[in-house]
Amino acid sequence: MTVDRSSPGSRRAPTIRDVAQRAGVSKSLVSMVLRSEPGVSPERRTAVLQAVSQLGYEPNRLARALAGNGTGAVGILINDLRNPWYVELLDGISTAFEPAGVAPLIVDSATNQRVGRSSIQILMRQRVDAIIALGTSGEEAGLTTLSARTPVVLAGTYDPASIDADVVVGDDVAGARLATEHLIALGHRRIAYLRGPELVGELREQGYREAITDAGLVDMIVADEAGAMEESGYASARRVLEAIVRPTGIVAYNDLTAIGALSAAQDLGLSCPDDVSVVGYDDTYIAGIGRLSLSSVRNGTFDIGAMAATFALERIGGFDGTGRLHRVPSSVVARRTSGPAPL
Amino acid sequence: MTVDRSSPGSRRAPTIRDVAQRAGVSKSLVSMVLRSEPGVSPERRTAVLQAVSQLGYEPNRLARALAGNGTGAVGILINDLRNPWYVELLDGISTAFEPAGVAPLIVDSATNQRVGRSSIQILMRQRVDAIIALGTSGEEAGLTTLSARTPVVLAGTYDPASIDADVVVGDDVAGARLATEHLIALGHRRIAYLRGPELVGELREQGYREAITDAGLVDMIVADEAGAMEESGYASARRVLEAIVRPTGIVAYNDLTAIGALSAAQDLGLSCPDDVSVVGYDDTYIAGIGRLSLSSVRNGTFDIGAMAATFALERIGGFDGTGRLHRVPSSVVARRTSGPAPL
DNA sequence: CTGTTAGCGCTTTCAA
DNA sequence: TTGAAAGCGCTAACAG
Repeated sequence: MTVDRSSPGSRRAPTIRDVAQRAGVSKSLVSMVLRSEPGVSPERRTAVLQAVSQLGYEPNRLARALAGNGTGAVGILINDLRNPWYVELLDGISTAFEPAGVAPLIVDSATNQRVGRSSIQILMRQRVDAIIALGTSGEEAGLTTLSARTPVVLAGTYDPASIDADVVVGDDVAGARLATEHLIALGHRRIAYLRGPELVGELREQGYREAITDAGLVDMIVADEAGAMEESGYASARRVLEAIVRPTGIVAYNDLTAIGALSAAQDLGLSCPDDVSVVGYDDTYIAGIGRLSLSSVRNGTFDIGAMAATFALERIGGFDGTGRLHRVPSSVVARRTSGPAPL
Repeated sequence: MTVDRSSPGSRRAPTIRDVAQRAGVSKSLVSMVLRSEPGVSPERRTAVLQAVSQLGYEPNRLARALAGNGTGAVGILINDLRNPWYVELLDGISTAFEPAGVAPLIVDSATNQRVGRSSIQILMRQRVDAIIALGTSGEEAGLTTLSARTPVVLAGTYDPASIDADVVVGDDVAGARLATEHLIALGHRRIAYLRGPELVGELREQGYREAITDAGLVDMIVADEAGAMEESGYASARRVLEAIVRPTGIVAYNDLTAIGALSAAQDLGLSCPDDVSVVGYDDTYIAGIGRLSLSSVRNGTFDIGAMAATFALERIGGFDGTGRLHRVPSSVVARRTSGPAPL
């Protein structure tokens, strides 16, 4: 007595064989229909399709992948879910993946490292077809060796060790420059930069320096190491604001460090924006929180995600050119943490 | 001429066959060693292990899964990555999964629904061994039918339609009660509750009502529908704060609605906590942001995640009992948004 | 204790 | 056009 797999209610998931049997054709014919290959008679095609829907058949991606066709999943390597920047980036990615039927599999690097695991390994074990690394994960080394086997796309960060990968970033130099110019236009002359990690941090610093120099404020430059999180931003802002010559404006590496700077100002009895103006970076949803209302640099985050996904898709599709670089423009969003310089 | 798969540098990933060949044993012997089955001589075992490490062999989970042993991945269904509550929950989950070698695959329901896809289907296509649904995803219907085939664990939400699933939650009644009592202890007598969605919202309301009643404040009860996000919290808080009899204390459904309430108070020219105290729920990292410093209810979020993961693991391991319910205790974290009632 | 054999569900030659 | 057969990498049942 064999198990009945032909009725929808049966326990076992229907296989391609069940479909074939029900449609009165062979396995491979079904396969061809499913992959919409040409050369199948219309009658048989509809017969198959009908059987598929009657059975509620779902092709088993595992088997498909094993037979050599990829898993239809792309790994998304995030370094810390806490950074709200990712939310919108993921939105962009998902949107671009949707028509292709590719599923994003998110893995959080910070959490995994805490439990002593390699996110990249997790993703490879799942046999993802490509990996999109978001921001700086601290697992770059793994990516370098990986990129030979699996397409890698870097989003919002640069290739730290000449990985052969596509790169999608915001225009960090221009964005930081805009933020700084925004403050300069408001009359600020002492402006500090809270520097973030990696090349992105440096590029933003460069934009900041350019704006400062162009405005003839050269010797007012203060750049302090501020990391990428709230706590480090707080510490850095405190140092800067307690200096002999206190800046009236702060350009922060990202929104989180900016939030930290806000707290630091508050703790020092400085009001914002009356005593000190703060501009963040990335324009995450946190910046928009009414109570915070943080001025920030809009980064085209959604577009970065979408473009990264597109690159990944192309690589999966077989594109084999050299690593590409795509840069998305930035703009400033003025909210309530930036105002005219105090007299 | 066949491809050389025995040297580490070769393009193709080594298979169990390569290992067997190199160790001079049979495929199945290797398989046994890898799954640490008993009954293998020590010499052969070490030989196999050596070959494995020399080749850098990684078992192909796809093949393993196809052969009937699960994918070693469990799907994490999140309804909106924007809610910081998930961050810590995921931390708890990952921690519990680590020793078992199980990988969490995160899927964001909000994003998928936006692009018209079912998160559950994505997860099932990946053939996850179990699904942990976090909070209220709006995809409950799918879970109901699913739970017959794949273990489902609900975390931070209750079974809306008698799904046969394990459930892990915070003690919502007690938590809301604590929050309300915290305000009462501070002298507040007019306290409003910003109600959230679903059963969780109701349970928190219940805790709130109990505390109010116990304190003999019965007719001061104001419960307003406030959703789960900042915007809806803002709208709700405005309604409540513009009423003839303005409350001096607000218990919010979660931190996000509380943040919205903070903004509403601010926009109405009310200072917090001098004019109105606000208590959030979940004690997410957002509550801890210095500028916000939101009093909140700590929910044992990490523990909820860990327990949910444990349940999932047990189900995967074959546990087949009826749906279990685990409740994690709550406590209040007083920060700067709650203070003595105004005179 | 060890090796052989037969699938898991799918794709992919290759004949018919 | 269609169908049969081989095989992806692994596990499991069985015989040596």
